[in-house]
Amino acid sequence: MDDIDEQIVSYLSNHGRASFREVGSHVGLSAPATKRRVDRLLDDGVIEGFAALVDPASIGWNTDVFVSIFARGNIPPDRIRTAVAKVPEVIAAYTVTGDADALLHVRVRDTRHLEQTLERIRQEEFVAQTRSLVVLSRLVERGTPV
Amino acid sequence: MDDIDEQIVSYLSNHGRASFREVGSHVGLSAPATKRRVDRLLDDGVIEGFAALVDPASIGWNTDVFVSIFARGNIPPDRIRTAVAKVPEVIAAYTVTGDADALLHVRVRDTRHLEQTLERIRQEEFVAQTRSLVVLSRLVERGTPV
DNA sequence: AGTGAAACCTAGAACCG
DNA sequence: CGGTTCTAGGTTTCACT
Repeated sequence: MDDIDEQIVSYLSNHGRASFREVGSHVGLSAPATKRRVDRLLDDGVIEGFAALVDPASIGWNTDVFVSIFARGNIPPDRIRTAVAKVPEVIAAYTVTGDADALLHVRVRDTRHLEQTLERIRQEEFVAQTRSLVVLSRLVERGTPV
Repeated sequence: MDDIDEQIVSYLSNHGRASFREVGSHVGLSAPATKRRVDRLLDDGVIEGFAALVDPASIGWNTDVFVSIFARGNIPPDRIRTAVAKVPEVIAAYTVTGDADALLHVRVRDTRHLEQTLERIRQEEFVAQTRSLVVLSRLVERGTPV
């Protein structure tokens, strides 16, 4: 993981479909050399994959909610992970400091869909209480600054 | 935005570097037809771009924090947007219901870097108070379910 | 809207400094 | 590590349906 790797990662974070030649020209390497580095970065897990960035609203997913989870007793993080991984509407989940045990980022189509999703989350035995913060507007969303 | 478009978007969310031929074979279209649809989806803003998904920890960004912003008086969301857009460590920002006015997702290298970033955020005149929730572990992180 | 063909460019492997 | 070369395959435009 040297300086060139960082430049490659940075460039590919913003131009995920750029050709190796294009990436290489930005970091001063030939296309094959760039590809070898990208393959290694993928192998090492630095680059986890490639994705199209989709505007959720334009495909009908209009409601974002942050749900704080208050758990019964001491719950191992992996237990929470496996539980929320089964709910596709949970697009991110974290264990956090503070009064709550976990914070879920939930993305749903509408409030009816939110109700169903919250119901499903609350059915997990370890969930004692939930508190929802509805997102009014998404101001910024981007990747790690690198 | 028909059924095939949804399939294309769904496939590209998980295989951002797949060839048009490969995408087309999954949705029953030729490569040129697939490319035209993807170009249109980009034009229409449904697909905002393509990105490499980077594991932040492997490049030294080890600390995630959620920062609640309590604003002085009534602040228009755009004012908050322009303010936080200038801080690269803010990887996401939302206006939310509840007691806080905005919720920021901050990603930094370490706690020292966090201190600097919080200082910078607090310097905005409209920020009356902040409350930080430090992420202990990232359990799940993925895109819109589509 | 769609397909198929042609020109051009890229990917991926082999080989060499 | 890096570059160069080569072949297979992808991208993109065009004519046509």
